[in-house]
Amino acid sequence: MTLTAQIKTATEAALKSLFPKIAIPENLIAVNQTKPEFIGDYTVVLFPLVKLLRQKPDELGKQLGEQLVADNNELFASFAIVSGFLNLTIQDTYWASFLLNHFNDPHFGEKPKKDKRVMVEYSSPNTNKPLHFGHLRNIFLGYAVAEILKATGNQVIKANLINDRGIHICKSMIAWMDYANGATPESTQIKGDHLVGDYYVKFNEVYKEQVKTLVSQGMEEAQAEKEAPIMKAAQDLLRKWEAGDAATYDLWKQMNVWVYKGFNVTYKRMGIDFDKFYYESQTYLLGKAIIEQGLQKHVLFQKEDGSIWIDLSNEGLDQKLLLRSDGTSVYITQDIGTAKLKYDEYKLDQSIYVIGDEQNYHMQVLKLIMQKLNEPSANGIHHLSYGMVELPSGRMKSREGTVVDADDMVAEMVALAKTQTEEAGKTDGFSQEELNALYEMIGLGALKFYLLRVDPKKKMIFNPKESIDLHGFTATFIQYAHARICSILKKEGYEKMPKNIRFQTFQLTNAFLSGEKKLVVMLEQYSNVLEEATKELNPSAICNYAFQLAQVFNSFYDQHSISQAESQEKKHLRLMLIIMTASILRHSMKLLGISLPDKM
RNA sequence: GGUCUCGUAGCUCAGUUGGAUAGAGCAACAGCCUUCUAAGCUGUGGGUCUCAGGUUCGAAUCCUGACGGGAUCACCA
Repeated sequence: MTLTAQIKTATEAALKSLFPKIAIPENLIAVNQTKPEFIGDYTVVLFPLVKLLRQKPDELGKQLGEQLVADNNELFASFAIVSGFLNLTIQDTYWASFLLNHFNDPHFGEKPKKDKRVMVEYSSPNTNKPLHFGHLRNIFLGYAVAEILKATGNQVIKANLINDRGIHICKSMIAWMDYANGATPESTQIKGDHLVGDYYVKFNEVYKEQVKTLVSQGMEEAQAEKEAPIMKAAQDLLRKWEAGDAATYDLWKQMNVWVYKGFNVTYKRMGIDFDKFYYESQTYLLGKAIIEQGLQKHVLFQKEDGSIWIDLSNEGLDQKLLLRSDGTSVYITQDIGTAKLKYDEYKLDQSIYVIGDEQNYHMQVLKLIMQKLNEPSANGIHHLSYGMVELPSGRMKSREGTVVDADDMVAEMVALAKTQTEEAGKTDGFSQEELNALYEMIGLGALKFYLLRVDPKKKMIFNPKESIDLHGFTATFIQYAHARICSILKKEGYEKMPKNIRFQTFQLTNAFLSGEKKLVVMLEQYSNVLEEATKELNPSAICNYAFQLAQVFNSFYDQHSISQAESQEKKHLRLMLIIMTASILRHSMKLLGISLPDKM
């Protein structure tokens, strides 16, 4: 049980014995950390209880404080009342035994395994263009959320739904057929996803030009957008594809393989993995079948032109197209199929979709459709909606070419790590291979942290002209704190000591100093933070915590020497503190996919 | 226009179910390497929490309205 939980329980018990006749709702008991300007570690807020118990705050505080200390003298050392707040000081011996019990536990903060099965779908790229900076937020967020859920005991399946079919890929295909002269990744030495993306951009250039020409010939713009020959060719290609045309299918397959190879290089470099791949091309037919059934059950309806719709006007939404009049499927068609497939394969309790907030409406519709169709998968659908990454000039759009490419960004960050390491003169004692690994660790860490440290719900603005910092609230700061700890431990010969024997004789005789206390209080908080991050599906809580912990450690490091500690007792206490600090830093960063070096 | 969402220091962001004098980082300025890694530490300056009402012992936080951003409402994905 965490300390806050213990204090809450103790407070409930104390109130019960003080006021046996009054039932006190649990939510009235608020336990917070005591503000640094007051004496104490944890605070019980008295105001919420005042009315119910008909007591003056300070009198209630005195009674409650006395009762708490008397009943729990192993936990509380003393109490003080400051204008309606009951500040409790925790016994140093409590902290000492906390450290002895946990300092060497690499799984501290984790929760026991549960039966709950959760799928986290993230990345889910289109196969017509390479990944860009905005996709990275999705990928890192999904990965981190999956890892966090695992750490808190869930059975997690990481899924990637490849949007491998649809008009978008046909656009790249048409442009490739018309303009590529058979160019391949091999012949051009261009990474496959980039090559295919180039032709997506090409399509849009040609399309724009054709629309312009038609408009200049007197056609309405809306009409011209439909009539542009290259657009009609793309639509034609989509119909041929859905009809199973062999040549179309072969080209489609070929181009997708190029893209997958490219994506895999990117995923691998970033340390991103998946347990399960779904392909839209394999789920859209299932979606169509479900829609067909829905039509027979009259949950859906068909218009005269043959298109199939659902009416959600009773839910405050409007009518939504599920299948085009020419019988081809739209985006949501395959979503319906995939949702069912996921559920049937894994009997999921929850299915989390990491998708941008631009699709809030779409996801709301999907859930409603599944509910109306009486699909058991419906209730588990959860849209983890995150804000877009924008440039100072506005949104990133692949089709306009206004994107920061993911591969370029990674390369830039790694190069930045190299430059700054060299400038700081910190390359001594590393082999070239070790240095390269270090630069990857620092560059990628900074990038991941940068995208994860902000509340996922909020959109963020990224200015490519200002490089991502390696100082302050960054992964580098945390990596550095970790390297410092490793350096001390190495100096103290910790690695060679049998781990569990070393502190067995530890006895606390001196009070904790302020820096030591701050650090141990931070350490104890970790499980609360993990729980919070799980509840909110929010990795930024972990970023904030890890940074704060590193900050408190750095401050501690400045104040207190380990190798020159005042006594053997202090040395052991501080060793336990920093061993646990390093362990939690490693654990928390691992959840975000960030590794920490032993030296840097 | 309907729906949703955001508005906190010059910039980027924290701020738990409403709790004490609203906090970090960056940028600026001033200190600290003979002592476990200065990618660090210590300090200074910087705020009408968009505005106006309301609820409350107590509001950045909850409610209403206004103003200002953004998303969405496609036979695009």
